[in-house]
Amino acid sequence: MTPQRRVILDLLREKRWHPTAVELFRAVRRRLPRVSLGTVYRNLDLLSQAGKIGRVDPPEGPRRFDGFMERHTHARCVSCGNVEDLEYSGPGWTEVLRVVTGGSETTESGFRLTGHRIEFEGTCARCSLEERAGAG
Amino acid sequence: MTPQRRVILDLLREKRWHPTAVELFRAVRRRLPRVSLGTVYRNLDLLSQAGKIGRVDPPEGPRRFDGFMERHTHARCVSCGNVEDLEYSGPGWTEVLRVVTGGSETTESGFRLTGHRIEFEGTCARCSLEERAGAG
DNA sequence: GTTGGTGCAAATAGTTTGCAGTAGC
DNA sequence: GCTACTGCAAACTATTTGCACCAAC
Repeated sequence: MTPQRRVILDLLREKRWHPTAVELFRAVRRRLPRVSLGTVYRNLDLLSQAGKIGRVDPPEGPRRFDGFMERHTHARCVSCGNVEDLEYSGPGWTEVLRVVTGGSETTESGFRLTGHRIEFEGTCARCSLEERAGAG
Repeated sequence: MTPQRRVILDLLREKRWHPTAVELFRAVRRRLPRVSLGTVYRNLDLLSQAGKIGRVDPPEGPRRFDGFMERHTHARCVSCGNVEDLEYSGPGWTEVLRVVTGGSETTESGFRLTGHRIEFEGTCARCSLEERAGAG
């Protein structure tokens, strides 16, 4: 646990915020003026791999596009990144949450909820096969 | 509707796939060899603004980090990009879907579901205020 | 002849990586 | 003297943008 890593972790835990790497970099630099952005990225990576911090919404890779507009859901393969459609189009999560929050669309903090984004993760058929082939 | 835009739309609708801009660019180039990547991006943007195509998982901006590891959910402000925590930690969507798929963890196509990612969208208190101030 | 669209290339944003130097055991 | 880590800068990936040209009305 180097001083740099310590400061990063402390800052992330001091309050509930969700800084970007660059925002965090600026905050760290106030305490350790010679820190570099690369170090911040490296430590964020190490810390999240160690399960000490979380990342908001980590779908990686480029954006993907979809020619079909009927309501459906996506499943992204964590191995190859490809996206498949899922048939499910039941009640949306926003509706579920609205029930949970007593029918309100606004949270205590004044955040007005208008939608949600959901994506499933897993391993596609092809990658499942390859995994099995590779393992044994 | 230029030839380029036509080909992009056709390709996206020919089958259920979810190409990246670059994958699509390669496919378009097979039909229109002189097309440029910039044109593909511009048309993808126009088509999705027109509601003719969809985008998979479009949270924009840089990745954000989180120092708190208790189970919770995030709400992202579509105006300023900031992320807030939501108290909700009810049944996960994976569990819901598992019920929907009859308890199975694998879809018909052989996709093995292992998790999900969910994020709420809306407007935070500060941006709601500013909107109202700007409008009135 | 103006409008919107294009190809090309350069710019931008976010992130990762190569490298030489360093702090702590 | 290893080892893990650092600062710095360059590289890389995905996307956007400036610009001169072009096609259609």
